[in-house]
Amino acid sequence: MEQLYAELFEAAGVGRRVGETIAGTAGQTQARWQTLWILGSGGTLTVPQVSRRLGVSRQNIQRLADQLQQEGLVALEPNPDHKTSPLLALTTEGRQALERINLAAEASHLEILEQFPASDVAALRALLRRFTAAMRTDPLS
Amino acid sequence: MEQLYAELFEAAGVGRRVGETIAGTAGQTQARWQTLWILGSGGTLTVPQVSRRLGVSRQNIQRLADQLQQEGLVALEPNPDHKTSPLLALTTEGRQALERINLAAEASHLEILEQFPASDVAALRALLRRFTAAMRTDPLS
DNA sequence: GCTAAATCAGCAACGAGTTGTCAAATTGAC
DNA sequence: GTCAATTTGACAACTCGTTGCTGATTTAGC
Repeated sequence: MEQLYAELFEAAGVGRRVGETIAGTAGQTQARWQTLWILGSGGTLTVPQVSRRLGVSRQNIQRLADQLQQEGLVALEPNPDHKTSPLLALTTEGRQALERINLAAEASHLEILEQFPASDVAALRALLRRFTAAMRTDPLS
Repeated sequence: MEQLYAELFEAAGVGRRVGETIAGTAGQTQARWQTLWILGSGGTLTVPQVSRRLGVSRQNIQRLADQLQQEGLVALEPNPDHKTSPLLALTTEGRQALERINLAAEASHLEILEQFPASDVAALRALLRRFTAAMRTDPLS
């Protein structure tokens, strides 16, 4: 069981590094990529909305959004529903950066799928979901 | 594929929290537990040796070791092989703390195994190892 | 032995994420 | 409408982990 945890953390670590490298092809980081991704697929959202979708703290996304805005990848739009909580929207530049990252990600996925076929992906996903559910019912957690 | 990554990170996150909670039963953290565990099973080691076994940076372990020493869970022993790199050894108090954590961990493992049987653990481990290997051969990483 | 390369401790800086607090804005119950 | 509860932005402090650098120590080639 300990080995399962060790291998889980190792896989997550390697995966994080792969993501960091992919994002790096467009001069971005894993965390910025995730934010761009959410905005690209979910339209315009406020900072708290993004943080809830990503399951991280509001302040963390606030900081990332400030950086992305300074770099010109994200623009603030007035929010008709909230006077002081603007909507985040991808700029043209931001959309292009996301596009570049997505291309690199696609290449990486195809590479990995050559050695780890789609059927294994499905099996691994199913086991991960069940393991996560089992951990969640542990009263200790 | 994106979903596989999402589920992998989610599982690792939940696992980390479970470990944090287990370590918390003895007033420790996940990271401190890992260090205690290495020292408990590997005898006396230097800081760089621990960091290599855990796959983290030396400075990180240095800081943890300093804290554990201040709390009296770890003691520094002179290293016959190296004048300025002392060996870390568990104190009686440290061994007791590790024992308490291990008991809580064992209880958690049994709980989880009720819903996620040993055969699934083996299957998940095998898939994780193969997926990690596939990610590692990705030239992007 | 002696010298070059690797390893080590200590320090600083940084990254990414967390929690906590406070005042302003929004929402909802009545 | 009013007022309490929630949400939000801004700011600060903190954790845990990283990299980078420097000087001392050890190791290995010769």
